[in-house]
Amino acid sequence: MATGRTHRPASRSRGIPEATVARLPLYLRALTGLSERSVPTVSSEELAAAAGVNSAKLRKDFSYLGSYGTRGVGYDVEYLVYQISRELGLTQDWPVVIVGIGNLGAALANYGGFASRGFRVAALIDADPAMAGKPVAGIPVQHSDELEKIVSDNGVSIGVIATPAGAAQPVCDRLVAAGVTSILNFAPTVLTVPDGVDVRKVDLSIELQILAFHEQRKAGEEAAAAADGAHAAAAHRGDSAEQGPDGDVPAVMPA
Amino acid sequence: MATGRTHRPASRSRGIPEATVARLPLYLRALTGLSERSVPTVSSEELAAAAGVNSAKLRKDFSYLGSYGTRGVGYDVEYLVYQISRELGLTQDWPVVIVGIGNLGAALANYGGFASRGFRVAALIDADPAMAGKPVAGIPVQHSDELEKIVSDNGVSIGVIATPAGAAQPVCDRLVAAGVTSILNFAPTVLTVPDGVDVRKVDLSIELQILAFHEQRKAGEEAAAAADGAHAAAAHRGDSAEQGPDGDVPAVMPA
DNA sequence: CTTTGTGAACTTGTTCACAGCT
DNA sequence: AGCTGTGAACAAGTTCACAAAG
Repeated sequence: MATGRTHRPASRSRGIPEATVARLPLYLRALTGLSERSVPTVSSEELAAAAGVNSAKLRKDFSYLGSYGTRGVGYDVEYLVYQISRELGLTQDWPVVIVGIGNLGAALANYGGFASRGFRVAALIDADPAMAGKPVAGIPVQHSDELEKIVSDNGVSIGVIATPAGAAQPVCDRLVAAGVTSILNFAPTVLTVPDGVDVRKVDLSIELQILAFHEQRKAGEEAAAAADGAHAAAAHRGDSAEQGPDGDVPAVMPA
Repeated sequence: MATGRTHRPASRSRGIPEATVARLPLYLRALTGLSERSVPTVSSEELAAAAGVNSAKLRKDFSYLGSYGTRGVGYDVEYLVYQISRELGLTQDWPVVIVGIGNLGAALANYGGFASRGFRVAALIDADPAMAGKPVAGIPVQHSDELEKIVSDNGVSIGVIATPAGAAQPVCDRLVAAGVTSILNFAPTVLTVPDGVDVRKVDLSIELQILAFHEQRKAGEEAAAAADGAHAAAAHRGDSAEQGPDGDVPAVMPA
């Protein structure tokens, strides 16, 4: 069971805090933009603004990677891109399988940013025999019977689950048994995996519920500021306005 | 600019820590499952296992909501479902607009879990005139020209952005100007919003990069354990195996 | 005797502020 | 002079462990 264990944090990996790791992709994206515009160097202040964090945090984050900046000048864009890419393991190729080619699976398969940065869709897998052979995003869908073979033949270590909730755990078990050690789960279920396997989840309804909570609080605050003496205290302003919650970071894709 | 400000944490809302808020939807989902199976009461231990967290954390989380349990017995499932729903603001109806009806937007529109819990897709909006009128998930797509009217007519306060990266900021600006105060962003861009507007992001490529980092570390650890000679015993075991990173929580949808 | 609810210890993450390079 | 890199202060989040309640 994933939960019962004493469980070490999965955090600091080579001394790099998990919170920092979660921000590196953000910095990398901002840097890639600068690189494309041929900007040679950037200060912590500028880069932080582009990534939507504050500069002290960014400098602290970079300090875990080493001293890649030049005092009085800033950071060399190309060099930083390389260092962060290497740190994230993007200098190598990661074959990925997507299981569950419904609306979402197809959207993921079509997501361009996939191929661009180290990841390659090695196979699309679906349980529906009618889907087999049909190309999605130029890749023919394969039947789930082939799952184990596909994973081992391609040396896949990252699997994306985009199946309905009910199928997620069985699919997960098969992926793990076949050798996958990192899973990105889009199904609304808590997956149970053995130690040593990483699971990250992306959950639309949870995100919406968190927004609803804050939305409700905003409304309540307005009411409290106006109306009689219910509960809830003084309407302190200056609430949100930072990307996501501070701690962690999910992942994206355009339409 | 969202970043430059001194910026208060967006955290504790009515004294409920952000980390707790992010877990409430998880508890709610587990409880809904129990409710459907007509389980009357549940202990912190059982519920925690179902939600994939540890029981002390769960009890602490619930303590912020009040004392809804019975010592020696556990929690009343129905009562807890109600309390958490209310806390999250799910007892009211939240009209949502989805902007950008590509592969992903369509997947989101088709996501069932949407309607089930307080959320209702009020409109689908796309910039492509060819899409206008075409029904997706039974809802006719409307052209972006109508965005402002749709938002104000329906009292929409939550917007979902599923456009390509380039369109995200302009769409965001228009949504906010029209009255939206919570945004769920699927585009791979940092959005800049005024104070008082919440943004959460869901970013596939960031999630994959975080997985790649840990994946690489696993490989490196094996190599280190094997040193230069034979590959044998693993270094320290007991790494990952908890859902997502600890701090934060994204959202879901099946295919 | 079982299980909650919670102060207190501890861990992780963020921000400050300034010494140290260039 | 300007900007990085970082120790030290602070804040948030997690876990422990046990008293209080049923």
